Parts: sequence; C-alpha cells; structure tokens
Amino acid sequence: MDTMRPPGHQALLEAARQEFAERGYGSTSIREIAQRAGISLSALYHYYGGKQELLHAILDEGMDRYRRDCDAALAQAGGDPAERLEALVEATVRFRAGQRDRSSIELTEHRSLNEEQRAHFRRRQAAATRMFQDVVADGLDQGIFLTPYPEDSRRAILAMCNAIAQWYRPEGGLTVGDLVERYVSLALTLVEYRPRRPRP
Amino acid sequence: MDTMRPPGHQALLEAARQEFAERGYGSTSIREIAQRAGISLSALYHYYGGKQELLHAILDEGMDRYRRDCDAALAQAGGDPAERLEALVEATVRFRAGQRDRSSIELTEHRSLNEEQRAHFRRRQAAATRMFQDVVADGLDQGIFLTPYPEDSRRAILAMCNAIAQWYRPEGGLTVGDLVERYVSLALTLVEYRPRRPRP
Amino acid sequence: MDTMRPPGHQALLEAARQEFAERGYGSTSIREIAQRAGISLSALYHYYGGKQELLHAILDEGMDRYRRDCDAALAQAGGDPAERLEALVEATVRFRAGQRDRSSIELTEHRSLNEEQRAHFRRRQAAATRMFQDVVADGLDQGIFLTPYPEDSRRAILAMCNAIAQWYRPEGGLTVGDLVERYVSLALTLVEYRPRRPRP
Amino acid sequence: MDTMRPPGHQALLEAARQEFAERGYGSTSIREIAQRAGISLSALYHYYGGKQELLHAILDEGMDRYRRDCDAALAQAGGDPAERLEALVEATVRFRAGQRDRSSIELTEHRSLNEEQRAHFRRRQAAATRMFQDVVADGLDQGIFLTPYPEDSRRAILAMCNAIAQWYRPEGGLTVGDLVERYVSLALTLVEYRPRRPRP
DNA sequence: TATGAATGAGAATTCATTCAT
DNA sequence: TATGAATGAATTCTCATTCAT
Repeated sequence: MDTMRPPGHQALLEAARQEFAERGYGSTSIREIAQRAGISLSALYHYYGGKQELLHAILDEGMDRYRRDCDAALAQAGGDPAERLEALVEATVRFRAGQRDRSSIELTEHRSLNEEQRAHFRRRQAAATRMFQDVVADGLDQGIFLTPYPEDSRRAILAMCNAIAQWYRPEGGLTVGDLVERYVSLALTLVEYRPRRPRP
Repeated sequence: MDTMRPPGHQALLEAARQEFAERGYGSTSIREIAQRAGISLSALYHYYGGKQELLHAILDEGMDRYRRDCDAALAQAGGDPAERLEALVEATVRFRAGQRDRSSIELTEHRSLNEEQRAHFRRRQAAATRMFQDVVADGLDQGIFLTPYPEDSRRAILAMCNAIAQWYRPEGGLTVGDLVERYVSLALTLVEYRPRRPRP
Repeated sequence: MDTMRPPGHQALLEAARQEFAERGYGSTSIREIAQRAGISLSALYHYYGGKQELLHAILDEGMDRYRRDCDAALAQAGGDPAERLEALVEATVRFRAGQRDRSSIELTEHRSLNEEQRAHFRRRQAAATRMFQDVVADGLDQGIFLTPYPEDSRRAILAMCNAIAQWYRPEGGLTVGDLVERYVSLALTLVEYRPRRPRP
Repeated sequence: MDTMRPPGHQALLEAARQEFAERGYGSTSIREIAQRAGISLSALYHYYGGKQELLHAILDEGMDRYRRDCDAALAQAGGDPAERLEALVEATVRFRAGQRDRSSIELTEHRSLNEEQRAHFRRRQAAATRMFQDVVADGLDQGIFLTPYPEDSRRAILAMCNAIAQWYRPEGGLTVGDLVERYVSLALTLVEYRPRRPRP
C-alpha cells in the first residue's frame, strides 16, 4: 500500500511530478527533484532506482487513482449506458482538472519509459480505453447512441477531457462542477444520445 | 523564403523535428541532431544559434504552414459558417495527420522556449484559435449552430483534431480522407449544426 | 580458529574472493559482495571493518593455507634437497591449481592494502620465498643442484607455478597430478639437479 | 600512425598507463589520469571514448611494440631454433624490464575490457604465444631440444620472463644485459637444449 | 552481533557551447 | 558561412561508510 511507504516517498513523488510537468522529463534534473522534495540526492536513490523509475512510479500511481475513480463512478451508476458514460466522463473531467500535473505527464512522457515499463503503461491505458469502448458499444446495442463513428467519438470524448489538463486553471472562475456539466453534455452529443421513449 | 536557405537548413530542421518528437526536447542532444542531419556540430551552430533557437524555428515554421493551410481552406470555402468550419477541420485534420512530429512538439515543447519566443508562439496560437472562435460565433449568430457551449465545443473540436497526431498511423488502413470525413461530421455534431431550412 | 567464526564469515570471504578475482579489487563493490554472499550490507560491516579489511583477510587466510600446505609437505619429505624441492613444488602447484581465485588476488591486489597490511603481507611472502631459497641453497651446498643462477632459477620456479592459476582449468582434461609431475620435473631441470652417484 | 596523433594523446596514454599499473584499473579515476596528463577531463573524452577505451589503447599499443620487438629479433636471428629462442627470450626480457607498467597491466587488466576488446586482445596474445610454440616445436623436430614437456616448458619460459615486470628494479644494480644472459640460459635449460655435435 | 535508512563524496560521462583558424 | 579542438558545468548514478535502533 502507498500509505506504508516511508514519508519521504510521497514528497519525492510530488516533487518529481511537479518538475516533470513543468519542464518535461528530459529537462528535469534529479538534483532539482531532490531539492524540491527537501531530501538528499542519495536519499532519492535510496527510495527509487533512478529517474526513470520515478517517472514510472508517478505514471503508475496516476493510473491507480484514475482507475479507482472510474470504478467508483461506475459502481454508483446504474446499468444505463448514458448514465455510465456520464459517470466516466465526470470521473475523467474531475481527474484531469484536479490532477493536471499527472495528466500532462501521462500525455507525453511515457516515451521516456523503458520498454518494459512502457508495455505495462500501455496495458493499463488500454484497459481504461476499454471501459469507454464498452459503454459506447452498449449504448449502440441498446439503440440509444446513434453515432455512426463509435470509435472516433470515443476518441474525441477522451481527447477533449484530456485536454482540460492543458488549459484549465481553477483560479479562472470556472468550477469543476461547471466543467463536468458541460463535458457530460458534449459527450452525449458526440455519441448522439437519444433517450428511449418512455412507455406510455 | 524557405527555398532560399542553404540545403543544410532543411535537413537540420527535419532532423531536429524528428528527435524532439521522439525523445522530447530535453532528452535530445544537439549532437544527435547534427548526426541525424549529417552535418557537423559546428555547422549546426552556423545555421542556428543553439538548441532553443532550433526549437523555435520548428514551431514557427509549423505555424507558418498551418496558418497557410487554414487560410487556403477558408479562401476556397464560401461564407457559410458550416462550410467554413468544415474547411478548418479538414485543414487541421490533414495537418495533424500529415505532420505528426510537428504536432507533438507544438503540444508540449513550447514550455522550453524562452520568454520572448513563448510569447511569440502564444500570439500565433491565439490567432489560430480565433479563426475557430469566429466561425463558431458566426454559426451561432446565424442560428445554425445550436450548441449551448460554444467555447467548450470549439475546444473539443481542436482537442480531438490535435489528438490525431498521437494515435494516427498512415499504415493502419485508415486514409486521411476517411479521417476528414469523420472529424468534420463529429465537429458539426459538436456545434449542433442544424442546416437552415431552404426557403420554399 | 576459522571454524569458530559464525557461518556468515566463510560465505562472505568466499564471495569477496570470487568478486575480487573476477573483476579486481577496485572494480568490486561491497554491495556485490554482500549480495553474492547472501547477507545484508550491514551484516558485512559487522563481520569486517570494510572492503580493505576483507581483502586483507582473504590474503592472510591464503597465506595461512599455503604455509600450512608447505609445512606439511616439508614435514613428510626427508632431508634431501631434491626431495624437499619436489615437496615445495608439489604443494605450490596444488595450491595454485586448487585456489585460483586466491592466487590471482595475491598476484596483484596487495597494492590495495594499506601500509601496515602490506608490510604484514610482504613479511609472510618473504618467509615463503625463503623456504625455496633455503632448499636451493642446500642443494647447491651439497653439490646436487648445479644451476649457475640460483636466485633466478628459484624465481623462475615460483613464476611458472604461480602462472598456473592464470591458465589452468580443471575441466581441461589435465589432472593436477599430471601438472605436479611436469612441474616437479621442470623445477629440477631449472636447478640442474644431478643426483649424487650412489656409493659403489 | 602514433606520431600523427595530437600531442595530448601520448601524455594521456602515459598517464593512464602509470595510474593503471600503480592502482589497478578499477581503482583509478579518469580525473586522476587527466590531472596527471595535465589536460582537462573534457579533453580526455575528446581524445578517447572513455576509460575502457583508454585501457584498450594501452594494451593494443603494448602489443604493437612487443610484436615489433619480437619480429625484429627474429629477423636478425638465423634459422637455428636455439638462436631463435634466444632472440625471443631476449626481446621478451627487455620488454618486461623496460615496460614494467605495460606488462603489469597486460597481466591482469584484460578482464576489464569489453567482450569485443578482450577478443581482440586474446587474438593478439595467441599470436605471440605461437611464436614461442613454433620455435620450440622446431627445436624438438631437429632433435636439439629434448624437453619431454614442450608446452609446459614454453609456458614456464614465458612465465619467468613475464614475472620480471613484478620484481625487477633498474636501480637494483642488475643490468638488463645481465638479466638477458641469465634468462636465455634458463630458457635453454628448460627446453633441455643439446647443441648438435659439429661434424668431424 | 544485526539491520534498514541515510548520506556526502566522488564515480564516469555528456552537455551545450565557444574558440582559433 | 565552415570546422575540429577544446572546455567548464552539469548530468545520472554508485560508492564505502555511518547511524539510530
């Protein structure tokens, strides 16, 4: 469990996350990370095997959290595909808006992982993708999503949510709640959601 | 003009573009760039003042091209906002699919520019953004775009187009023409385009 | 006594011996030693004061064994210098062939000892040298060794025996017994041994 | 050619040679080498790719010289195997006595080369070995070397010559000429040289 | 005798850049 | 506009060792 790690771990991961997000993996020196975390360079190496492992830990932890959020959201949602899609979009929007550093890093820095780490990351990403694919497929099966391009609209939904991390600033007056409302609406628009007519 | 520069220039920019896109700005050494371009390290410094200037040149050249493509597309389109939006989306999709390296770099590496260069880049990006904003605003004014969230749908359109650079592979069997058709359709869906009823 | 030391000791010395022999003292890290010995780094420091002390212990233990082997061999030999030389050569050949790691280390790594340790090592080495010198001198006195270069032939005998550690591989089909026979013969050749004519 | 290299090269190789011989490859830092050579650390990397390459260059240069010396000696010697063996022993003794640093390094540090470099080194060493093997075989064929152990006596000759580098000090009053005389004599003793009886 | 955490010094190497020509 | 040599600063990472328990 995360909570069982020594306290230095979290400060370290947080410092690395911020540095990587601000300057990019390659432009970040581990010295800066250690300094920001307030620990010695050697301590950093005591906790993690190196810069790359630090990156991997950040990405993995991010995946843990995102996955947990999505699972929780789906668990609360009923069986209706629209409701489930709403749940996923809300979880994604909240994650992107609340974890902007993490999201920026996920977007590009996976290229800096080694082969094995990258494979691990991709596997987890594919699993996340599948959640959306399944929901969209369900909606189509049930005839309530009419989009002629299920895969592309799914990609579009994810892309627009992911982009939030790049421009959203909580100081800007737009609440995350607002965001959620809008993006849920846009997502349903994209899949061309038509609610089932209630039985007379 | 580009064509008046010595031949080394283009090879250099191309090499730098590929390296930056593959490994990220910070993880790329100018030695690798020079080597990939097949020129000497010293020659590199005679063409460009340094690594950062190289990045700036790439981003600027990209902006030149994208802007030119958009302008050309708009010039051919008529005055109808839907038609104009289609033109912009097509230009963007084609650019993202055809210039994946450039697009990846634009996405994140502007953080590695210096203050002045970054300001310049942002100004140009804002201008591109405005093209989309204007078209969407026109469509709303004319009552043919019904989206309640014009700014968010504009962002969504750009985000989904931009994301193409991250996943699209020309070898994958999906032509750029296919892409254009789908993304134009999705974009019109996003702004909730309702064609004007033709006068009887 | 060796047998009274805790069990970790021997595993540790063996691991260090192998590492030092394979990579050299300077290229060996004590972490690797601890790992190879299957003990913790801290445990290593409880057995020995550090890397250098470990080296010293290895060299000293080797000297113990070699000296013991030589003494035993001489004890069994009679008073005849030829017989005694044979005994020493056999002991040396068996040691070099059986303790290749140790022998390689002795050859060069004494330079990595500290002043005091090195002096100790040299004293013991000189004692071993003297055993050979005495035997050769006896043979000369008794007129059965005719070499005009006693010191050089003694050096040659030791050099050829010592070199065994560098090239001999037990898997190679040559038994240690074969080796002993040959090297005894070569040693006697070097000192130009001429057996006393038996009294008529 | 060596002489065409920039002047820094030789100073560098010499400094590295001394350091490696004194402390061992693993215990030598390239900083010390650069300092001893009186050049900057960066300049070192300008000349050589790294520490290992430096070691390889030293070993290779040594092999060049030794081989050149042996070839010259053999060229001057006639066809008589005894004369040829004398020539090789003299060349070897002079090399070991005159190039003690180099000889010490050759003895053990080849383990610090990488796979490819080590293969190269071993190939050259095998060629040198073969020179001795050929001469001994010739002597046996011609019936003037009587040793029952040609391979072992060859090894013994090389071992005793090689060992010179470890103990010989020119300040000690023993000239290299003396050494040559003695080791030539010992070598002929080892192969049990019996001159052909001159025809009556 | 045991140990996991921690560390400062130093390791090899690479960096972007400058300079003399 | 060309270039090979050179460099100081910074890079990631490992080192032998110590310390608190």
